[in-house]
Amino acid sequence: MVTERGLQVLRAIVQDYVETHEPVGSRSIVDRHSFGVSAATIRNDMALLEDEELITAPHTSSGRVPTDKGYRVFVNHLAQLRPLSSAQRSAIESFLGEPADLDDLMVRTVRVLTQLTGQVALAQYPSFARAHVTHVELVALAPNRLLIVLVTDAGGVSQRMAVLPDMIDETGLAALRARLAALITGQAISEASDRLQTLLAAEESPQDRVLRTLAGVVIDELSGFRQERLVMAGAATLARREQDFRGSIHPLLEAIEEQVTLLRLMSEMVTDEHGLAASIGTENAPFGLGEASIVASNYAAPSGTARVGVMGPTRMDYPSNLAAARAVARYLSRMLDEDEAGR
Amino acid sequence: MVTERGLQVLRAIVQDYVETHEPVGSRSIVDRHSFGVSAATIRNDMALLEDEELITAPHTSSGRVPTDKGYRVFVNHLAQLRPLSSAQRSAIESFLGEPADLDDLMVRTVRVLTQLTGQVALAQYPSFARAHVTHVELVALAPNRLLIVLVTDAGGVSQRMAVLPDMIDETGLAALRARLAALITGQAISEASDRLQTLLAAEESPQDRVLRTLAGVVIDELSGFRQERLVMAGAATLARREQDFRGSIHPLLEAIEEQVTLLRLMSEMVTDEHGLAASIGTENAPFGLGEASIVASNYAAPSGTARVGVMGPTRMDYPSNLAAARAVARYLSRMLDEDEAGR
DNA sequence: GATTGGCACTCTGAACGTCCGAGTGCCAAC
DNA sequence: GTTGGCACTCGGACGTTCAGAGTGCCAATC
Repeated sequence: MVTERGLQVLRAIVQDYVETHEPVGSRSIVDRHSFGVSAATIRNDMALLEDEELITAPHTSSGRVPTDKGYRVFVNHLAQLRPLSSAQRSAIESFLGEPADLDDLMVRTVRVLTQLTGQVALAQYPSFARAHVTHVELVALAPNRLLIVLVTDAGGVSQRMAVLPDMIDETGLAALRARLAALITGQAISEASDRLQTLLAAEESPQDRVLRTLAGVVIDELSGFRQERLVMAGAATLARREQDFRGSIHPLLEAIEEQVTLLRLMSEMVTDEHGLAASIGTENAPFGLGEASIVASNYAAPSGTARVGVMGPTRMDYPSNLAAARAVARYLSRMLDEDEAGR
Repeated sequence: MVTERGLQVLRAIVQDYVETHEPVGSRSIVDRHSFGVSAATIRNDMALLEDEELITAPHTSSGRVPTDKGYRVFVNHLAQLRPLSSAQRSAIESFLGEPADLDDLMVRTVRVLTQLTGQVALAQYPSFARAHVTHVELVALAPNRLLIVLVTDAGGVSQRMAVLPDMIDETGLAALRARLAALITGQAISEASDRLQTLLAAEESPQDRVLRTLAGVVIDELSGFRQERLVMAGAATLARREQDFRGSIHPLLEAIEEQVTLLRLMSEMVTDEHGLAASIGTENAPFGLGEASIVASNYAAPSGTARVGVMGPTRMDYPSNLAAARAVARYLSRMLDEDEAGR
């Protein structure tokens, strides 16, 4: 059975290993932390920790390194987030500044987070899944070309081009706009999409050709809203950490480029009661990221919660990264809330 | 003076070195290429090439490696682009398929290019600098919130939110729309921006407050069009090439994330008479990319030419990469032309 | 029973020497 | 101008040695 002091030893090992990047021995622990016991005693504790598979020795006689399980115990029971310095807080504040729009806000968010942590920063967009269509606008670019602009109450705007099968004049356009608006304005994304599907499935009448073409494009456009999106920054920081990833950062870069993997991973993380989550090392193996850890914090958007966090080596500074993610998430929530209130 | 055969030896060295990634010796040249002379003769030629600083020996007695200058001579005088295989051509064709819009087309372009070359692919957006504003649309989101949609004849669409100082009703909106449209529709981006600036500089009258607010936002939006943009793919391929970059791919990843550096670099490259360009190794040092090479090909967009290309290690397969960039550029030109014609 | 100092043992990594092969430069001969 | 021959150089692989760090275990101690 691991004792209370044993857990403190685990904490010391995690802290020192993250800091020095070298296996930590019993001697260096008594030197750096004031346990008030001898190295031999620490060795006994370490033997127990090893039995519990919380730490492991890379070689027969070298210091110990935390296992993924050890990091997990550390994060769940031992880590206490250190509040950010006031300099860091004001950095967040000034960085997030006065964003031009949602995209801008998200980009600034990941930039400040990568700056604070030195890791790759990730942020889910506020979910549009429960958003409602507030406006539909059709802009005639040519007699048979329309630009369809959709706006949602979650701050999302999307536009797409549609090539019509027939020419259309100004009055036809107005009629079309009115029909489309009547159909989907005020509807939830999913409901709007369903209604258009119904329209498409209905009996075809010749004069509906234009509307039907349009419906197809709008359905496609709506599906863009339903998709979760991710914004990232700091991929370049990975290059400095090559050796942390058993040689190759390829899976990480791949995931960053793919986006969809990371999106799923972030969605599936389980948060604690404070809205914080960590996914450690092999826990990410199903996603091909068995050597990486991700920590994230929920933030509140008007349309629901989403997450912001960082990805880095398993051997990362969890307390700092969690604290940074939480702080940025709070600012982000506040800004989205202000934005909502001002609408 | 380097002889004709000397140049052929340089070609052989570049080819073999790119293929094997190992310094090439006189012996292996006579083995792999049928020069019809002995290794000793090749050695003499190599000594001359070394005098000209076209090749260099990493160690006193190892094979030779091309210098950046050697690659330059190779690209300018010795490289003959191999046409793509029909499989590759059809890959481009099917990949580029039926793009939904300009963004989609650009993304597909870089994806196919990274697929063909295994390198990081880059593409400049068609320049909007000479584009004209074709449509302005104002969508009322709330009494004091407008969405401003701008469309250009180069396929670019942009939207932005404006918060007005006063409430505005439907008739006021129509008037505003008409005034704005009269001011900038049909104008070149730069001219439109100038006109709005003039408006802002003019004497303020109270009822113009809304228009002036709007003008500020539109100017900002127009400046987004004037900025060149870049789209990229294949950053993950860099991880496989770590050792090619003297240890760190950090500058490359940094540049990819920065975008602006690469944009300048691509803009400043000098193309040959076929619209092809290469920037090799130390030639990129001012941009912090002294160990990378970039090859690019012009493509024709309705609003002018822009470039598409790849970035990789100095030791890259120039003929293949140039051929791939050229092929993709041609398809891209064709698609943009068709799109234009159909408008 | 927990803790401690002592000690034998293990393993890594750096330093060093050796050796082989690849490749060169040079030269005399063709 | 080309060639074969030859001495020379250097890098990398390999094996050996050695010191240092750290462990596990044990008997002694609190």
